Amino acid sequence: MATRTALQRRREAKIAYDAYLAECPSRRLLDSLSSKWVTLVVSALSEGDLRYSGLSQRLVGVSQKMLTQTLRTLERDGMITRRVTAAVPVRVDYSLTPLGRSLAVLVSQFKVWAEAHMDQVDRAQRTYDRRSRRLDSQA
Amino acid sequence: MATRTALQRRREAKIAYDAYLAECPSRRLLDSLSSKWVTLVVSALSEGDLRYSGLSQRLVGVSQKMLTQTLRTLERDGMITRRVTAAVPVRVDYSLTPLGRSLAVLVSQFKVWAEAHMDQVDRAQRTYDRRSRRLDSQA
DNA sequence: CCGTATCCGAAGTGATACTG
DNA sequence: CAGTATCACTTCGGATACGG
Repeated sequence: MATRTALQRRREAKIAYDAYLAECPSRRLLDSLSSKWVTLVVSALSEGDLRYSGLSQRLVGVSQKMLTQTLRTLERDGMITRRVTAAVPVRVDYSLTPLGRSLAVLVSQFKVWAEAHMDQVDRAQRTYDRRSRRLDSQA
Repeated sequence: MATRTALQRRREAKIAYDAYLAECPSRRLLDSLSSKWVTLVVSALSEGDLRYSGLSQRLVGVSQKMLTQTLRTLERDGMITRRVTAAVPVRVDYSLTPLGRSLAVLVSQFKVWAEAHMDQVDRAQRTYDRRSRRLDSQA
């Protein structure tokens, strides 16, 4: 049964890969950070603490669900702290931990790089798309 | 029709948000980079040019589909160049452009940061999970 | 060797309704 | 105010088969 063994081999490769992933620090962290809103939350908080409502105003377009999910993950990873003030109505403040602030440095570096190179990327994309269309019309 | 107008308002908000995204350089770039394999390809190529087969060996666990997709996106963004050598069988070499190399610097910075702080994140997660379990058992 | 095309299950995302 | 729970929808990613 060649089919079975081929499948089997891939399964094993995948398991080995997952184990490798679990042990690779940068990949695990990268996976957390690659989530759409993480960097936005971090850079929003790097300018000062914010309440839940403040964050949802600042991050235009975020849904309640994703904001909460992002905040929980960041809290679990030790990037932010969540402080509840018992009152009516309740008040919750979020702020960066030292770890979160050191991440914020990276994020802001990335922003600087992105803004500096965006035009190059734009040009590259236009060139690429023009060539693709030309090749298409030949076919 | 209150339902209709509420929905309408959200639609408009989403459109406005999308427009905002399209104009925000760092977000657009971040979205490309957050893809699972981009950073791995970049850091693999930063150590030297590679052929398609070389990349697929180095990036354990990547499927043909995702590797090709990632390479096309990176090529379109001007991060890598694709050089085809007509022969039998065909040979394709990938290498970083100057733009890609400047990105590779960021990626490697990130790797350094991740490896340096991974243990902190681990501890934070364990603490968080312990507390969550305690609160669960109270309920 | 280096892909493209297609199908399908899994995961991500958002809208909505409800709670302390 | 600051969430939780649920469901529908979309997108992603892998497996497979085929082409230059």
